[in-house]
Amino acid sequence: MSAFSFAIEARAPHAGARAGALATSHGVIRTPAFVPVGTKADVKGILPSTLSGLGADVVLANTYHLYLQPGEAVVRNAGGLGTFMGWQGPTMTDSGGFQVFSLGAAFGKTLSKFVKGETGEKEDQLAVYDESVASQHGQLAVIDEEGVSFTSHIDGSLHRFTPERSVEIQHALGADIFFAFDECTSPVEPYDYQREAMLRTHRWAERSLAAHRQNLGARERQALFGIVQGGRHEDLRRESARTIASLGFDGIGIGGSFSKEDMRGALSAAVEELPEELPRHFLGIGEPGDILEGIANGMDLFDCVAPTRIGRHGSLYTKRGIIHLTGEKYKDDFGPLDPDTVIAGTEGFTRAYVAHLIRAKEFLGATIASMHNVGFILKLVAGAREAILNGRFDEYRADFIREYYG
RNA sequence: GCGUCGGUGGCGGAGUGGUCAAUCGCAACAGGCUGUAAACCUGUCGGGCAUAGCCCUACGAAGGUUCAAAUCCUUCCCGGCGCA
Repeated sequence: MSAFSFAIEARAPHAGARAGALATSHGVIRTPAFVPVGTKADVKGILPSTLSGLGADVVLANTYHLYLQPGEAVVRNAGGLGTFMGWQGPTMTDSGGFQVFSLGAAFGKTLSKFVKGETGEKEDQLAVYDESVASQHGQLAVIDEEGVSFTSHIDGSLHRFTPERSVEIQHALGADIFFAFDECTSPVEPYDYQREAMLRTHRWAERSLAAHRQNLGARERQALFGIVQGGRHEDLRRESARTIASLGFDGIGIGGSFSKEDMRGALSAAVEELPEELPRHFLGIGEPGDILEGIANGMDLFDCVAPTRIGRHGSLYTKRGIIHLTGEKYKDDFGPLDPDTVIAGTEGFTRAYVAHLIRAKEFLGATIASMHNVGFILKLVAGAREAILNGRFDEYRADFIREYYG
């Protein structure tokens, strides 16, 4: 009998927001929850013990990266992802589906999870080609019905993922929750391709589920989430959500690459088709406003690289918006990182000090900034959970947005 | 003192008669980053303006040669090295 279960504890009165608890054999995840991303079995710059202190319940690693390095057998032999990385709580792994996108369609382009502006106007921007990077390799991933062939970004060697192989690797990694192998499409692909890719993702979802059900041991220990795709099209999102929800997954991931404007519609369309009782994970989200938007739409889990990445690069979340620490004005700013938010372990550090460390390329600068940002997002989400339980999520969200973006 | 090599934009360092306001790197400044090929990437970087262009001041200093000089010549100043 699996230790996995999800219980909803409270719902916001006039919104889809909900608070709950997701139980795994390694502990309970309080939802809504932010899941720090530890792609290569580490959240860059932050020790597991620190992460716990910041309030994280769960971390997420990546199948693609761990398969290439050090290889899933090493992680399995270590006793599974959590033991390997010294993290005692629940763990998740992503399937590698996003890499199909980032190493394939988006390879060598100035494009990532999000694009700006109207989708129809993005051709130029998406066509921007980063020669310095792209000249080193060709496109790294090619998709066919069976799976994806790709070359390693590390040594150029050729590899292949199928849904079955992704499941097999994720069984070896042994996370409490893992995702089905999907195809994350580029938002510039036309409707017909979005549909084609979505249907392929559905077929892959069934194959992933079948592969998972064959491994009784893994089935006991691990939960499998299916991923909804469909691009920015609401009809496809609905169809995808209905299909994925009908297959018998333990939870649902909402995937995709959006423009800001498209995210809301695609999300709400999908959510309307989802059953209440399954936990919902909004993959790769996000920025504070996007997370609150997701929570309002009934999302339970979020993961995002932004807090660590932007922190490492010198930016901090504050209650009053994002600040770029390497700016001239912070050289002599001996105030706290965010006067309105106390983050455990960073209390004594000033903006001037961390700005200096970032400029001087000291590791500690990246660590402190990452801690601050991860702590900030965890606090934001914990606050949202608290607000839902107290029946005042709408105010909480409105107050935050006003201060942050105002 | 003699000889020799050299003095270029905040720093390092290309350029050695016109295509040079001057390659490049660093620093600086600004921006970006949303299931991490990311301690990364992009832009600006002498001054001014009506900024895909024009004007001014510039390659140690002062003279000179030339239609034209960061680039050639002379003197001076400064630095490295060698010899006394």
